[in-house]
Formats: sequence, structure tokens, C-alpha cells
Amino acid sequence: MPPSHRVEDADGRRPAAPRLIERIRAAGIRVTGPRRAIARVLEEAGDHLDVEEITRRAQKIDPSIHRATVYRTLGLFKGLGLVDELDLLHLRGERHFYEIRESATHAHVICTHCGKILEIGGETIAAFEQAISEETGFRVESMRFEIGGYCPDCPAPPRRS
Amino acid sequence: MPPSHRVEDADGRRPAAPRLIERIRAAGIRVTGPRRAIARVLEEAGDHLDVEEITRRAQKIDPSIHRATVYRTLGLFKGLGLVDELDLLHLRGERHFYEIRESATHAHVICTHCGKILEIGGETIAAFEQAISEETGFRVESMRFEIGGYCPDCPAPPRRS
DNA sequence: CTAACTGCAAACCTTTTGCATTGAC
DNA sequence: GTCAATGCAAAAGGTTTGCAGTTAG
Repeated sequence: MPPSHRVEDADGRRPAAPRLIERIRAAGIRVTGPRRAIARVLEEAGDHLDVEEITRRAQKIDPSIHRATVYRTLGLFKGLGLVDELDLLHLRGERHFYEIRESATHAHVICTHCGKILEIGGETIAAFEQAISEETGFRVESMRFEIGGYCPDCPAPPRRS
Repeated sequence: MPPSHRVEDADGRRPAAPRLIERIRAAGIRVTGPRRAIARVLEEAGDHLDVEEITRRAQKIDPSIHRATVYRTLGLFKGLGLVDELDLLHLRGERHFYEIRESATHAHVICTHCGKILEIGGETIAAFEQAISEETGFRVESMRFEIGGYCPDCPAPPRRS
């Protein structure tokens, strides 16, 4: 599997990232150098980043930013509902990945052979959420979909029944 | 949150567990004491167990069974497609939970307030899998659904919009 | 008999925490 | 000025691994 997750958007759309820092300020939370840097890293990322990579990129902006701060900041952003945490089927160990929370929920479809990740959104997901709400009576707050399989470019082994 | 996950089956159905050990033997893999014990623990479990709990229960059968063996055995079972690994939205830290793979995929719907877990299967899931296959061209091998929200018995905070 | 499996202990890796210092508002 | 945020280092928590002894087939 490749070292980085190239993400392809199933329908070619890439929604503009909301300005994280403005939303933090609006929430009455202090705007600091590290938070600014980490927000910028997330906004400029074209793929899912793990903490190590976020730290590396944030340190290009300010080398004194510490790993612990990255963890705390991501926890903060997550608590505010600004980012989502993924683990991508643990295909790359225990590390977690982060992405800015898009307006709509989407599923991650992961090729277990080549590591390619597709994101699926739209009507399929909306209909599913609706069905879950109706069946369970839950008020759904977050959905995590991680789907593994073989992409059209990869040789799939014969089905073990 | 309660210390153990009582699982409620949305439609009252609890499918009979396949006999893990027979499937292991059929796969030409050695049947040993620890594997027998761990398989039995999984088959008798009414809820999702983490490694610590599986180890504890397996040790009731044979006290010499070691944690490392439990990890290795679960990895083996997982590789054979006999069990699934969950993380239940990380609501209980980084530990992973295991369950026997049922014939059909199901979603875990988790109340983030009281920890209750509902399992949803059936037509809703089948239709979703079908839609994903068609949209992506992937051959879907496994799906992990972890949905968080408030169950009907728990007070939901007002929506932050 | 031999390769696969196990128990044990140590190593590993990611994430969290306590504390003194710094900095945003 | 005050309380929140940060850097650092150490601890925690879960999982993996090397190795020598054991065992299933």
C-alpha cells in the first residue's frame, strides 16, 4: 500500500473547506499560532492525514509546534464538530486520520489491495441515514462508514464462498 | 457508559453462530486448546468483547492461555473472515471489540449517552451495499458501519446548527 | 518427526497527562 | 492580569514480536 492516501472524489467535486479559524473564533475559543497552523494544514490537505503527518506539516510553518499540541488541537476541533477522525479499517495500523468535516456525511471505500480511497456521498448516504433513523428511533449525530474491497483496477482473488 | 455492551437486536433475531472450530479445521489450520477455548468464548458471547475480556473468559477454560495468543488467534480468525473487528466509535478508548461474522453485514448504532448498541441488518444494509457496488465498481468485501447518536431513551441536547 | 503454535517478557507505537512556562484576550 | 494553551518529558494503554519450549497432524 502506498504511503499516502490519494483520495479520489467519486463525482469530481471537492467542496471548499470552511474557514476553521473563523469558526473557532466564533466559538469563543482562543486563536493561537499552533491552532492557526494546524487549521491551515487541514485546509490545504488533499488527502487524509495522520497525526505524524499533520505535525510534520505544521512544523514547516512553526518548528516549535509539539506533537502533544497537535493531539490536543485535533481533539478540540473534533469536539467542535469541525473535523472527523477516521481509522480507515486499520489498514495502516492504529493511527487515526483526520479530515475537515464536510457538510454531508460520506462513506470511505477503501481498496484493500492498492490502498486507493474513494469517497461516496449524496443521495445514497442520505437515504441510508434516513432509514437508520426511522428503524431505530435514534437521533443520528455521526456516521462512520468504512468499506473495504477491491477496486476495479485491482485483481480480486476468487471468492472464498 | 456501562462497562459492558448489552446488544439489542433490532428485530429480535439472533442468528445461530457457525461452528468456528469446524471452519478452522476445514481450512486446514491446526486445532489447538487455546483456539478451541477462544472460539467457544466468542460463540457464547452475547455482546461485543474486547481482548481483555476474551482473555479473561478463555482463562476460565484454561488458565495458561496468554494474552499474546488471544491476539494472534483473533488475527487468524479475522484473516479467515470468521470474526469482525470493531472499534465502536472509540467510545471506550483504543481497544477493539470482536464478534463472530454473521452471514449478513449489520450496522452498529451506538448511543453516545448511555452506550446502548443496536444492530441493524436486513434490507436497509443490503440495499446500501448494492448501491455502493454500483457507484464505485468495487467488489465489496467488508463494510463497517458505526453510527453515533442519541437513543430514544436518552435526552438529546439541542442541535447546534 | 517437523512445522506450527504457545507462553513469556520485552519491545513498540500511538496517544495522554502532569507540570512549569508562555501568551491571548 | 488571568486563565487557557503550550512544550517537554514521562507515563499509559493497547498491540506486536523474538525466542525457546511444546504439540498437532
